[in-house]
Amino acid sequence: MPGRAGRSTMTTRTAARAGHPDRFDPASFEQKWRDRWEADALYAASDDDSRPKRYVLTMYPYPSGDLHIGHWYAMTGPDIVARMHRMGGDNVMFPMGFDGFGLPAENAAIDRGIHPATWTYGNIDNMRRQMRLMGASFDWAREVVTCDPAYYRWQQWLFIRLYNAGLAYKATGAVDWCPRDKVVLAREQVEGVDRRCWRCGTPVEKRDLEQWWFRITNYSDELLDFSRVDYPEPIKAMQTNWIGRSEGAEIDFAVEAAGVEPIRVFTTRPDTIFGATFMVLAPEHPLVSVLTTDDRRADVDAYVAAARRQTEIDRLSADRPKTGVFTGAHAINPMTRERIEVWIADYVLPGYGTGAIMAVPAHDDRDFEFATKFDLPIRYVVAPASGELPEGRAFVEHTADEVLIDSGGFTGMVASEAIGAITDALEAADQGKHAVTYRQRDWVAGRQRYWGCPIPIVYCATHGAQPVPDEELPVILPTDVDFAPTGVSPLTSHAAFLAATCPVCGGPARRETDTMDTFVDSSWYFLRYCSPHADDAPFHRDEVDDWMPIQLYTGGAEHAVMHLLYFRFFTRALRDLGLVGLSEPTLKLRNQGQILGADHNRMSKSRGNVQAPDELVERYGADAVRAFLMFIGPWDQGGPWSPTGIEGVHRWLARAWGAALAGGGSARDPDAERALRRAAHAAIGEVTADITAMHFNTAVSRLMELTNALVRAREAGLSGTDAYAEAADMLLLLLAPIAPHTAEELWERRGHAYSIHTTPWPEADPALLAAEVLELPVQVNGKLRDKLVVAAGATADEIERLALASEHVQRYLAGRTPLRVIQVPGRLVNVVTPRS
RNA sequence: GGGCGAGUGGCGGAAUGGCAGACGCGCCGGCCUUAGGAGCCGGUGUCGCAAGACGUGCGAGUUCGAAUCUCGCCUCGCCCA
Repeated sequence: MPGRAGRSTMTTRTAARAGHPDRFDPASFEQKWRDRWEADALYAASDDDSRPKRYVLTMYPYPSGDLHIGHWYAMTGPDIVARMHRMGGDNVMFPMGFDGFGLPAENAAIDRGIHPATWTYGNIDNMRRQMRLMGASFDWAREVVTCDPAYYRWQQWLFIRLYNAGLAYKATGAVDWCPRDKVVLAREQVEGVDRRCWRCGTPVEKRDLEQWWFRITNYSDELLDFSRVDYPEPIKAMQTNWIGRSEGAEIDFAVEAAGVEPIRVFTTRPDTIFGATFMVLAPEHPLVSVLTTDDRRADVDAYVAAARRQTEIDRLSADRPKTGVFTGAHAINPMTRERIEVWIADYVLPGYGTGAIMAVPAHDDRDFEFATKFDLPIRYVVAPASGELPEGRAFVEHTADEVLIDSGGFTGMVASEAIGAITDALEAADQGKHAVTYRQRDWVAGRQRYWGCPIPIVYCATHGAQPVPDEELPVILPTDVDFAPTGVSPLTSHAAFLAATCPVCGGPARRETDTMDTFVDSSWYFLRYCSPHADDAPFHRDEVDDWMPIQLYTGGAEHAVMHLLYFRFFTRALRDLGLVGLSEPTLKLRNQGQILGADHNRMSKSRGNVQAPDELVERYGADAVRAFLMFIGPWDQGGPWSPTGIEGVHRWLARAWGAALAGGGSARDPDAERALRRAAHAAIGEVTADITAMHFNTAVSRLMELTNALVRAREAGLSGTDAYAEAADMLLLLLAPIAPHTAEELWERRGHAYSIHTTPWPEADPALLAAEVLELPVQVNGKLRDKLVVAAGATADEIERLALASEHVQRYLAGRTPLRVIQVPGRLVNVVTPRS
C-alpha cells in the first residue's frame, strides 16, 4: 500500500519539477499561503467591529505531543463553519489554546526524566506547528495556555471568589481514589460499571479523605434545564441521568430502643409504605452499633467487618446472592403501626439516599430476594386494575391504572396519587416529608499531584484556612520539586513553597499543597479567549458580553458528564458572583464522531492502523486531507480512514484545478451555458445549507458534481464563456472553507484580488434556479412506470393528460379507469387505479 | 435489566413521506503508453437474452405512495444499572 501511493506521488512531483508549473502540486503553494494569512492576521477576530460577532469554538487539546488525525477531524468541521461565516460577513472568533496542566505530562516526565514544564511546552510547540499545517483559521493571537502563570493566576483569583461565596469548600468525605495515578477523582471521572479511572482505566477505591470540593449540587436543578440550548439528545440524556433527580419522600421510622433517634429513609415509592415489612441499614450506618442487641452483636460485627472488605461493584452486583444479618432491633412502620425487624445488608450503600431503606419486598426485586431468603413477610399493596398479581416475584411494573390494596384508608387509590397523599399524611403527622434526592455529588476539586494550578489557600494556626490576598497572586508553582507520586502532594516536601504568612495576623502559615483538577482549567478558558491578554482581571465583562455565548461549540461526546457539565456549572457560578451575565456557555453543541483505521478498528499503534497527519500532508497536501476527512461520512458519526479514498479526493482537487484554470474555448451553446449557470447557483444553495447543518460530506459531493459539470463544459469547448467563468469562480468560493489553500491559489491564478477568504460568500440567483423543462416520474399505484418531459409551465391538467397517454401507463392501467391522479408539483405524478 | 442510536450495493455513504443507491472508492471493459500500480472514456444493486421482476435487518400496519411514520422482533454500538 505505501509503495503504491509513494510511487504515484513521486511521479507527480517529478512532473511538477520537470516544468509543469500548472500541474496541481499542493506542496508548491500551501505553505506560501499559510505564511501570508498569518502575516496578514487574516483570521484575527476584532473586538471593535460593527459586523455581527460570532464565536465558534472547538475543545482545546491536551498537549500530548502529537496531533492525531482525530484532532484534524474534530477541528476541520468547525473551521469550515467559521470560514463560511467569515466570508458571509461575520466577525468570527475561532480561537485555539492548550490544556497545559495534567497528569500525563507528569507521568511522561517521570518516565523520561524531563521536567513536566519542558515536556509540556515542547509538545505545545510541536502541536502548534502541526495545527498550522492544517490551514485552520485559528486566531493565534488569542491563544490560551492553562499552565502559564498569566492564566492560572486568574484561576486562583476565581477560586478565591468561589471560596468566599461558599461554592468552594473543604470537607471530609468518601472519595474515589485511583491507586495507579495516586490521586483522588471526581465521581464524574470514574467510568463504567466496574468503576475505572477515566484516564488510566484502573479500578478506583473508596477512601475517606479531607478534600476541596465545588458545590455543583447547588445547581443540580438548573443544570437539568436544557430548554434554552441546542445540545445533542445523548448528551442531554447522559447529564440528566448523571444528575439523577428523584422525587419521593423522607420518612422517619421510630425505633423501639429508648432514646434512640428514628431511622430516616428516602423512598421514591411512599405509596408502598403499607408493604414495608422490614428495614435494612447499610452496614456502615451510624445507628447500627446503637441498635444492635447484645445477643446479635457478634454476628453484626462480623458482618460489618466483612462488608467493609467488599468493593462497591461486588455489593451492587444483582446476580450475587443477598446476604445480611438481623440486628435484634425493631422499628415501627408509621402507617401500619406494625413492629418490623431492622436488618443490615451490604446491598444498601451508605452513600446513597440516607443509607437506610424501608424494605418493600412485594414491590422491589432486591427486597423480594432478601425477604425470600430470610423468610421475612411479603405483602402486596399495589395491584394492577385487573387485580392479577405475579406469583413468586415482586410486582414492579408501572401501569397507568394500578391501585393500592390492603393499605388502610388509602386502599383503592390510584398509586400515582397515593404517592402525594401518603406523603402529605406523613408530613401532617410529622413523620415524613416530600423530598428530592440527586445522584450527583459535589465536584472533588483538589488533586494530590504536582502539575496543576496551586490552590491559593494558606493555613494559620490561629485563623485557619485563609485565601491568599489578590495582590500576592499568582501562587507560582515552583519548578524544583520532586514530583514522584506518593499519594501525598509533592508540594508538601517543598519547604520554600510551604512557608507562607497569614493574611490576617501576619504570623506563619502553611500553604495548601493540593493542586486543582485540570477540569477547572477548562471550565473557564472560553471566557479567557474573550480577553486573552487582560492583566487586571480574568476577563473583561464588556468583551465577554460582546462575544458570549459561544454560538457553536464542538468536541468529543466522551466529555458528556465531565467537562460539559463542569463548564455549565462554572458559568452559572460566575454569573452568581456577578462576573458574567449569562448562564449557558454555549447555545449549540455538536459532537464529532471517531475516525477509525482502514480496518474499521480504533486507531492504535499496536494495530498499525494509525494515519499520521504530517505524512499525509506531505503526500497529498493539507487540503486533500481536510476534504477527505469531511467526505468520509456524517461528521457526527465518524468513519473509517481509506487510503484509496484520499487518493480519490486528491484526484478531484486536481480535476478542479484543471477546470478552474481552463480557458479559451471557442464554442457557444446557450442551453448548455444556462445549464452550467443553473448548476453553479444550485450548488451555492446546497453547499451553504450543508455547511450550516454541518453535513460536510454532502457539501463535498455537491462540489464534486459542480466540478464534473465544469469538466464536461470544458470538453464541450465552453471554457471561453461567461457562464464557465462564473461557475469556476463559484466553485472556488464554495471550496474555500474546505480546501482553503487550493481555493486561494486558484483564485489568484484566475486573476482575482487577494484574499478569497475575505471575499463575500456567494448568493444564489433564484431566477437562474428554475428549469425550463422538468423530467417528471410517473407512477401507477406508487410504482415507477414512466418519465415525462414537460415544460416548466405545464398545467396540472396537461401533465395528467400526458401521463395517462403514456404507453407504459396504459399498459399498467390494463383498461381500468384511474380512480384519481395525484400530482406533487414539480416532483411526480401517481396514477391510482381500483385494486383488481 | 433500562435508556439512546444505528442496520441501505463488494466498501464509505446519499435520499427523513414522492425517481432507492447521489458523490467517492473498488471492480470490469476500452483508449493512451516502451511500460503502468499514472491519466482519460464507458459500464457497474440482484435475477433475466430481453420485456420485466425483485430489492433499504425480519414481520405486520398506516398511506395513492414508506429506506423514511407506527407496532413487534433480531443484530450491533454507546451510556446507565
